[in-house]
Amino acid sequence: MASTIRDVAARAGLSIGTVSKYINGYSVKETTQAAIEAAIKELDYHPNNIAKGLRNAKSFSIAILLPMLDSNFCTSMVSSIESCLLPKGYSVIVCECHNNAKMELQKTQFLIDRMVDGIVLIPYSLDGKQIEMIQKHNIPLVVLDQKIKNHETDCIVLDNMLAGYEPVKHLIEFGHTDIGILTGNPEHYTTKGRLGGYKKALTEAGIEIKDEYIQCGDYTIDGGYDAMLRLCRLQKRPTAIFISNYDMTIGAYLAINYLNLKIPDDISIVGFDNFPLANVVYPSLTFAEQPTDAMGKDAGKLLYERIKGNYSNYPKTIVHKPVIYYKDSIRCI
Amino acid sequence: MASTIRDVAARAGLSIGTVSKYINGYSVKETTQAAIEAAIKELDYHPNNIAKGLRNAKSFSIAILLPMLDSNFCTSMVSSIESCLLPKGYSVIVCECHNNAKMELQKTQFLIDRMVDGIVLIPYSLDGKQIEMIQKHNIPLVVLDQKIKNHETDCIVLDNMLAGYEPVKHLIEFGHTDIGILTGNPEHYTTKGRLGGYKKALTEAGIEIKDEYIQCGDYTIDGGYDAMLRLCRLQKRPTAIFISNYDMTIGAYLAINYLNLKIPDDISIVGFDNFPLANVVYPSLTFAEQPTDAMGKDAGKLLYERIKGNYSNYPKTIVHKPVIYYKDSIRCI
DNA sequence: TTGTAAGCGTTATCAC
DNA sequence: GTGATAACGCTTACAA
Repeated sequence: MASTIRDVAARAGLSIGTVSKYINGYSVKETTQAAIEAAIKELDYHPNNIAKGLRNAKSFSIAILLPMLDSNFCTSMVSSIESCLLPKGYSVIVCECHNNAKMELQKTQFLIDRMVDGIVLIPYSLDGKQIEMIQKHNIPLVVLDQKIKNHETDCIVLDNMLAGYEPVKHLIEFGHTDIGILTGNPEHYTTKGRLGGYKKALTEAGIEIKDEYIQCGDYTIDGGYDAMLRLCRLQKRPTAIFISNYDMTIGAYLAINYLNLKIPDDISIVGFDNFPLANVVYPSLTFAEQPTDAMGKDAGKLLYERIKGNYSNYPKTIVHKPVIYYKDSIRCI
Repeated sequence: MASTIRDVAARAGLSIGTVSKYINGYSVKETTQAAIEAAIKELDYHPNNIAKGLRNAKSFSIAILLPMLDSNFCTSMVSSIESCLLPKGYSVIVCECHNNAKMELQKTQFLIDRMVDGIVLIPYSLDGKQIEMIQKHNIPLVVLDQKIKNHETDCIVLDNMLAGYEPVKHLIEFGHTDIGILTGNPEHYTTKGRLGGYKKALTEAGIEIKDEYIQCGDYTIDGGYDAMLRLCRLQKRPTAIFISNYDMTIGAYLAINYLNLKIPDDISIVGFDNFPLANVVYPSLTFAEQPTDAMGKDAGKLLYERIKGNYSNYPKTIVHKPVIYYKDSIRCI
């Protein structure tokens, strides 16, 4: 059995209260400090976090609730949030809803029951029910990646408009006018932004927007594959395609290989996110990068502030700029 | 403030003890059951897990301690373990040691202090100190991916010998005799197995084992890149290369692209693990797959058994067979 | 500066 | 079947 504060007090010849105070940073006489330190060392005492939690109505854990761990974006977030909050003494609970709105609500309840001190949410459902549940219980919340309509929260997002605008403008500068796009669910915040950027770039250049060039791939590998096939089988195939997330980029490559098309001779490609793919494929892929690490760290920091009760400038939205990497997957026309 | 069991008892006109018993599955009169149910519903009562934990010396959380979340192997494990244990009421804490042995020990202590009910360890350090700490505190432990010398634990591993043997044998059948291998740290359990399989296949075929054909890439992208360059710049370049983990496979592709070599004409490749890469590259990649999902699920199940106190057949080692997928990255000589 | 004691929300032991 | 009560390990008024 591990030793308790009671054992330490006994060993040091002091009361529990004194030991507790010392541990929590209140000042004590030098001699008592020495006695406590010695006792702690001898007994290898470590405070019991559960008891602490019960007393303080805190669990010293925070959760990341996300759609699926199979996306690099999500794992990257987990990693940077963990780096940020574990050093502050918080354990980080990972909770996947497996792209299932009902499960997202169940897991939200699970986390509430576990009394997590804060939640970082990468939303799956767009109706905001999960947010309402969390807010009803006054649990600090930071929403990542998306904004949910009619729900006021702190959030960390990408400048999606720019992430769509820059790459497409780049394609136009290279002489392309038949430019397709693979998008996510049109209801998604990120889709709206990225697609908006695409349209803005075309419009600015006086290029007509064609509906058949806009294909929804649902942000998944399979969806990207199908959407890419649809685009490539059009009567008039686009000469260039902007793929607006990472998983669809993978799917698109599968389709391209299946159709035996050559990049960039047959088709020019701009992808999304700087995960292993970009430099592994040949020729290397031009892509728009989200600063995932910075986004995750910001989420962790902001959540920590809220947990500490600092609600200045609530609700706060932090917008990160994408970075475009210019590689060899675009043909100059 | 959330309602407590005390509130439920008061509302139902019963004692706390009775309510507690009902909640914990003991039988009560039908009328009292109804009263309790009604009170629970009206008050939206959810048991306080922290108090429960304090009382039972349990935290209802388990941890996965792993080197780095940037590997698909690790995230895949997190995902399947979470799927397995969250439904049983356990939260899953993710803890990365960032490929740092000292941090691995610190985080082990962190988890012990958080009183996790069990740990799944994907070891980084090979000295087993982390295992000793965990075992000293009698925390149920399942080790994944590796076996650590002189440390008896439950563990889930791949049949690494077979994972090395089969692909190399396949290369030999295709007429290759100059076959290189990219390995991990030679001290690693997995390296020994996979390299052993490579050597066995060569030996059986009467092919000489050349030291310069065995290059350590440390299981990292950068290491794989460097090791691949070394192999390709040998006086006599191998005609085929077996790359014994996923990250090195990525690194190797970077090197191949850098050297502008064509697969399979210039060089034949067998990779490792069925993550997005295999079918995205062109031509598609022949690879050895670890059944990561099954391995993670087994780890979760076994840990759960141990937590429940079922120590029959301890220590147990579960060995999973690799599956080889034959694609287009091998030239027939 | 230090000690005392109540209480956080449960469960388990004992009476009734 | 049900109720009262001590205990889990800690923090925090309040008292000394």
